[in-house]
Amino acid sequence: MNPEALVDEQMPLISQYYPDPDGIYTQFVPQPGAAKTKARRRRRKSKGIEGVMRKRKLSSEQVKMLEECFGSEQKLESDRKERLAAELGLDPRQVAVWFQNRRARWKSNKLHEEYSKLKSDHHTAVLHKCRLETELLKLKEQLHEAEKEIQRLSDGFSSNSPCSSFSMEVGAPFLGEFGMEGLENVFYTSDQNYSAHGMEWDNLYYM
Amino acid sequence: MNPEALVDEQMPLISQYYPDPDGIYTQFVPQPGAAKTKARRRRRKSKGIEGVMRKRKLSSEQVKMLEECFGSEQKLESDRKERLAAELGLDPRQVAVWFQNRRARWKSNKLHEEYSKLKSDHHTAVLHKCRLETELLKLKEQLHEAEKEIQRLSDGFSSNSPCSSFSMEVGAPFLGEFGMEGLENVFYTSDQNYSAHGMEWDNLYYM
DNA sequence: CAAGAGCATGTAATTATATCA
DNA sequence: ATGATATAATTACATGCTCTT
Repeated sequence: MNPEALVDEQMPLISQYYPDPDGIYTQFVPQPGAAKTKARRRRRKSKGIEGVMRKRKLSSEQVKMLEECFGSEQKLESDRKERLAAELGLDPRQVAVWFQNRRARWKSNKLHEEYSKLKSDHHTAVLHKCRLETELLKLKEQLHEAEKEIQRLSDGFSSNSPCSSFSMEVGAPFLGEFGMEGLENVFYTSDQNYSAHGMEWDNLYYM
Repeated sequence: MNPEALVDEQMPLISQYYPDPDGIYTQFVPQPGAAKTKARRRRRKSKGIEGVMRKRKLSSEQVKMLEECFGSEQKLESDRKERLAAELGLDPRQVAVWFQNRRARWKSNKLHEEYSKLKSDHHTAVLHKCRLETELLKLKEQLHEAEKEIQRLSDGFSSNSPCSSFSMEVGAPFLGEFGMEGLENVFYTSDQNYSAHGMEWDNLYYM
C-alpha cells in the first residue's frame, strides 16, 4: 500500500534563511489592549524540541497586505499567490498556508459570532414567549369571565339566544388542545441557555 | 524596552531526531469514515520552508495514552507530565503542548456542540411562539365575539348590569400593550441565523 | 517585587485526504 | 494518472496573564 519511503533525506541542511525585512524577531507587538504589561523577562533561546529556532510571525506589513487580499477574495489562485509572495518577500508556500489558516480562523470567528447572535435571538424569543404565555392566561381569564357574563345574561331571559352559536364556533376545541401546555415549558426553555453552561467559553469572544 | 536579542543562535544544527516507535511515517491511518481513499502519491521530502523537516505525528499509541490522561484530568501537573513523557518517549515539552492544544480543541468542540443544541432549542422556541401567536389570535377573536355577544345581550335590557365590572377589570390595557406586536417578529427571528453571512468578515477581525 | 510554572490564545507549518482540471 | 488547491486535524511555537513561591 505504501511502497514509497517517506523520508529520503533526513535532516535539515539548513539552506536558506530569509532576510528580516521588518525586524521580525526583535519586533515587539505592544497590543493596545493591555495597559499593565510589565514586559518582564523574555525567553532567551527558545529553541524548539528539534533544537531549531524557526522563523515565525510575519511582519505587520505583510499581514496587512495579506489581510487586504483576503478581504477581497478568500480564495487564492496561483497568480495572485505568486504575485503576493514576490511582493512580500515570502515563499509562495507561506502565502498559501497563510490563506488556509486564515480561512480556518474565519470560520471559527464566524461560529463565535453566530453563536452570540443566536443566543441573543433565543433569549429574545424566550422572553417574548413568556409574555405571550402571560397574555394568553389573561385572555383566557377574560374569556372565562365573558362566558360567565354571557351565561348570567342569557340565563335571566330567553334560553336559546345566538349565544349557542358563539360557544360552538370558537369554544372548547382550541382551549382543549393547548390548555396550559405552554406554561410548563416557559421557564424550562428560558433557563436552558442562559445561566447553564458552567464552563468558561461562553464569554470569551467579543469582536 | 527589549534589550534582549531573541535569536542568539541561528539556524538549525539538527541535533536530535526521534526514534520512530511506531512507524509514524509509514503508518497509514485508515479512517473509518472514508471508503474511497486512493492514497496516492506521498510527499517525499517535506522539508519545510526553512529547510527543516519536523513535526512528526505522534503515534496512535501515544495519542491513545494522552487521550486517556486527558479524559481523567484536563490539567497537567509537573508530575504527571514527566511521567507521561517518560512513558511515551516524548519530550515533556511535547506533552505540555499536546495538552494545551487538546484543551483548545475541546473548547472548540464544545462550542460546536452548544451551537447545535442552542439552534435546535431556538427552533423549538420559535415554533412554540408561533403556536402561541395563533392561539392568541383565536382567543382574541373569541373574546371579541363574546364581547359582542355581551353587548348584544345587555343592549336589549337594562344598561347597568355587572357587565361593567367585567370590562374594567381585564379589558383594554393588556390588549393595547401587546396587540399584534408578536407576529411581526416570528419569522424574522427564525430566519436570522440561517443563510445570512454575506461578506462582512473583512472588518470583523483584527481587534 | 521578581522569577517561574502553567494556561489561554493566536499563529505558522505539516500531515492526511478529497476534489478537480 | 498528475499536480494544484482545499479542508480538517495536528504539532509546535510565541506571547501575555495569573498565580505561586
